Amino acid sequence: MSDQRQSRPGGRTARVRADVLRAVDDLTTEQPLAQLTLAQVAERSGVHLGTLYRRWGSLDGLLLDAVAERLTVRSPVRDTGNLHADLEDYAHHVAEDLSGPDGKLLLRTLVAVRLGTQAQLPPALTRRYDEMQALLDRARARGENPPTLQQIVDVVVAPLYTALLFGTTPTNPATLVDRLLKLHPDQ
Amino acid sequence: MSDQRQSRPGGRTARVRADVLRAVDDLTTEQPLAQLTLAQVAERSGVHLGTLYRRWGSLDGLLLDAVAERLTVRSPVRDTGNLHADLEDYAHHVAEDLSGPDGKLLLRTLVAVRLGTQAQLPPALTRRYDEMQALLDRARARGENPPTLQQIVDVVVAPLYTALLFGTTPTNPATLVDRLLKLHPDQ
DNA sequence: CACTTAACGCGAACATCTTCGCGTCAACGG
DNA sequence: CCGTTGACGCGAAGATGTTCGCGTTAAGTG
Repeated sequence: MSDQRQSRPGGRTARVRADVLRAVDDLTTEQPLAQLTLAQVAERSGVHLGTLYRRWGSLDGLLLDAVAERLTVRSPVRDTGNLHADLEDYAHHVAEDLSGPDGKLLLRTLVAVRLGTQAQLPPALTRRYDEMQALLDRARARGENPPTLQQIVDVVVAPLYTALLFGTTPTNPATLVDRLLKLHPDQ
Repeated sequence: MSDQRQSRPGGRTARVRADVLRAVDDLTTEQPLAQLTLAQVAERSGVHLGTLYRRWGSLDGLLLDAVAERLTVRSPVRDTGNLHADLEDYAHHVAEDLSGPDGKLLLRTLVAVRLGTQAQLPPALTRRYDEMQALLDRARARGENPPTLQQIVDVVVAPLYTALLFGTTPTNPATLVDRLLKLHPDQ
């Protein structure tokens, strides 16, 4: 008794999704995120409003898909063998992602998930942390003594998020990485 | 031509506000914050729905008032003259506030403000930072060399917020303060 | 103690959001 | 190439959310 249902992700379905996500991208750059509605997305994309509810359930659900799609396309974590350089590269990317329109989009969807409006985070959004963990594992395999993932999140990532949350100027990513290495000398 | 309008904050108006805020407190402890509605607040408090819209404009507006009221009542920043102890005390309070139901409430309202749904943050919510700044100023006046407010936010406060945002276990407040002092030796 | 009018209760009207059933089209498998 | 049926378009119905005008109450003032 296999309860596997058939699905048809190709052809028209894929085209509809692409149209919708493009419409979300356009609309979020044209106006404040707060006044975006599903009706707008329907009109702009040419996809029927009922379809949006059927596939994504809610505006937050759609935005979650959209932001996951965007961040997946972005640059993955690099591993040059130089931990300091890789961390700076990573911090720089996070700061960049959070500063643009994607920052508020990510903030909104993260809160929606935490508040229970939306289901679990899609794997695409936690992939960066997996990659970072792999980076640390490889450094350890080389005989280095890297910081833990939580230390990186605390010292480097967290200040970038709170700057976004409070609307203040974020501390320079390079400064944040320096702090981490000062707290955790890798010798 | 004075455009000062008369207002009547006393008596019935104050009683209505108290009833409404109490209803919000009750409801937020009984159910997920995501499914709270103004209609529920109206029914529970006995205040007419139209009045809620008139006074607070939206659910987020009401929640902003509620959370500001709550955090104002809470313990202010202490100044015992021992910077390390005062910082730990402060970090402990922040961690406590964020861990309870108030945490999600604060998160939601902060994001609402940042996304433009709500107006500026009420002074009550930024008061702690003013008090902390005053604490640092006094320490400096005593001849000490305290960290800056931004350093405190980055190293101590930010990790507590991201733990809430990501749903992870927050780092011990004492550990966070130790990090700050390690980065910024006060001698 | 009067008088003015801000603030509220009330309910209907209005707007927006969400769901649903049905017919059609085309993706996928054989 | 044919058959099955998942996904979509469509529009109406239903549910929620928001505003408005009017009458009533009581806070603040002289």
